[in-house]
Amino acid sequence: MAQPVSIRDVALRAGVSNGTVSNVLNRPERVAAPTRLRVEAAIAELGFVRNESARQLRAGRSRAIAYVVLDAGNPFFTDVARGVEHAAREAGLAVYLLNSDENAERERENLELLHEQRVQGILITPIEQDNEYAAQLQRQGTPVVLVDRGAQDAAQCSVAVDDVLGGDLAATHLIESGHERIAMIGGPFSIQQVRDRHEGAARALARAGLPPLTVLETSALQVAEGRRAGERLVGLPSARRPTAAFCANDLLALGLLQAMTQQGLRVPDDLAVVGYDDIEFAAAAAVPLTSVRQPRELLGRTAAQLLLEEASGEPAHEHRHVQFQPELVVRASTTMTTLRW
Amino acid sequence: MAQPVSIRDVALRAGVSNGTVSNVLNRPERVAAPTRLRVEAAIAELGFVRNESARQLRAGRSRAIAYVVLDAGNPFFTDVARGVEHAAREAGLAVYLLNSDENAERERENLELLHEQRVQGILITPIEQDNEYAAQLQRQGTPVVLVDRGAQDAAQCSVAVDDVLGGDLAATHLIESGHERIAMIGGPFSIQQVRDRHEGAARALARAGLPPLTVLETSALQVAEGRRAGERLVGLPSARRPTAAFCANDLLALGLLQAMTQQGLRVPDDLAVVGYDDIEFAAAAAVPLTSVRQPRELLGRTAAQLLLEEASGEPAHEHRHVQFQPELVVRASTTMTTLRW
DNA sequence: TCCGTGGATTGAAACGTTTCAATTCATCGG
DNA sequence: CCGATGAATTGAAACGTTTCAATCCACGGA
Repeated sequence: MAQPVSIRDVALRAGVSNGTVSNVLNRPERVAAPTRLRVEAAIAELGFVRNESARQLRAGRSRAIAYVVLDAGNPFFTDVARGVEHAAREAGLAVYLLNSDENAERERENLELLHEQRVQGILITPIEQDNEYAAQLQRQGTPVVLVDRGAQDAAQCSVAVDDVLGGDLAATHLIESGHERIAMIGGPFSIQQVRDRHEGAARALARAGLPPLTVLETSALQVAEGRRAGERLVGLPSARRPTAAFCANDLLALGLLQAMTQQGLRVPDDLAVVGYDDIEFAAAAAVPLTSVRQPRELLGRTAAQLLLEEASGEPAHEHRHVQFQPELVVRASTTMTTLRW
Repeated sequence: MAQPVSIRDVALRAGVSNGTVSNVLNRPERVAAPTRLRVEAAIAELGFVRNESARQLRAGRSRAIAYVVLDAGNPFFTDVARGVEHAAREAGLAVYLLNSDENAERERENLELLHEQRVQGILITPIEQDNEYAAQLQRQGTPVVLVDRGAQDAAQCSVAVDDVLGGDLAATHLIESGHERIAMIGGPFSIQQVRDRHEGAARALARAGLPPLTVLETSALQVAEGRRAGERLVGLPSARRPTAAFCANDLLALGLLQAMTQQGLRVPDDLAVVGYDDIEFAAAAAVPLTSVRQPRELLGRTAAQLLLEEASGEPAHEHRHVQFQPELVVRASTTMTTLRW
């Protein structure tokens, strides 16, 4: 195996000093052309590759930001990540993608890892309302931006979509379609998005003078949990069974859809379904899914920009809270077409 | 903001030397209990967090491996990644997840980044058949394991699923269902999986004495491309139009499904569809999708184990090529049920 | 009392880079 | 011909950790 090649080796080979090689690498314009060529040749011949750890150590911080995601299996987050990467690439920074898997302990481990890595900043969609460790990182000088989550205190930037409004939109749509017994499927309620979306839906029902939501709490926001909730729903006596369900995300809605089909119930005739996120697969679902769309890439891009702005160290940085508006996308899962009658 | 805290600061505070603090961190059993407690207290009081760059620099390599993925938007890869993370966590290593986005240039950039980071090893699903840069990394001592891709030469380990067999299974199923004009949708053909799956399907057709596949080449393995292919397919004169389509992955198949629905064609009556990967959304699709299932997590876990084995530096390491068998999962997209007549 | 033993601790070197003050050297104006 | 100028280059320090040979010290055995 080739031995590790350092700047020193390159310098010797090119007959110059350490510093000159470094200058070729970082400020080539300061180096006379013939010297530069000689150094570049030596680099190529030896196959020299910078040691990033050494750079970081010297610089005091890494050339990367990180995005800590709630559930990498949810296409919503991969779309947000695309936006993040886009913004980071423009700034010449790498992005570490870490997955908390809806697990507080893993989230904590991820943050510790990033702290040790001295990343320039962290984007995170936290599990709990407030993440104490993240707040601590922020205080110690590592900027943290909350993604898809409104910050309560003003101590950190945040980029979010108005989830209360989203829940309201979804429920209002169902109410206007004539539904009166409406279920909310989602959980755990420790996740703020779940609470907000529930709050919005509950608000809409109250406004319409309807009975409160039937809440089916799930233990995760995933397809399998949606299926399970569907089975519970089917088990209810039909007189009390809701005629419509609002799911806290599309994964749950897709699982619910599967359960309905399996149990021989029809969507939307027996049960109307609204999802949340409008992931790519929602439109391709068994019954194309009505869903609440969020500007995913924009969310990621904006969050990264906010982070970079804060990380660039402007002393007068003001924490900002950007909020986008969600948008209802109506599809077959809530509209009984004459075709289906 | 808190000033950075180094081992030195902790040592001063605890009234011991640098080395002792390091020992508390790395071999606590060598340190007398009272001393250890004092050091631990100092660490807590100062909020000391190890600087990973310095550790890496000293150690000569990082405590991480990386998984360079073809398309992070494809749930197939997130599932594989789960397996990778699982194995890596057991070994106490972090996993960097990088996305090539089906783009050779980004793939290259990702590998360069990892080279500079001196990661312990790299898992990659490369775009082109052979990745010269990856081979070079391997020669320079950074182990590289190919994921979901059989290595041609014996210079690297690989973990793959028999894609030729998978293609064969899919096509055979269609043939046995009575189809004779069969299309293959997939691309670009620079991706080996696409070629292998095509080869398997072609083999099955030849064996049955049927006319060759109608190939609709796509520029990416994504939903939008599937839709586009569907539109092309519908445009064919119906006498020549295939009655079944085998898609190189589920994303394409889901897009195809959408296009069919939009154009008013029925699946499987007008067109039977087989996908590949059996991602979670395949079962929840408009028409539940027949697909070729791969053991995703197992793939990731095995690949990571192979990598760790090689990275642990056993001199007698033999490159291995593990191959798993795919499995056909039949669903509604290829079976005309009497219900649908 | 002295020596040997071994556990605990120390102190300095080394990892590879960047940075910056110091140095060299050629050139140009006077 | 001298001194000033400034571009090019040098050399050493510093970043924070780990490691390891060296040192210290207490204790038990002779």
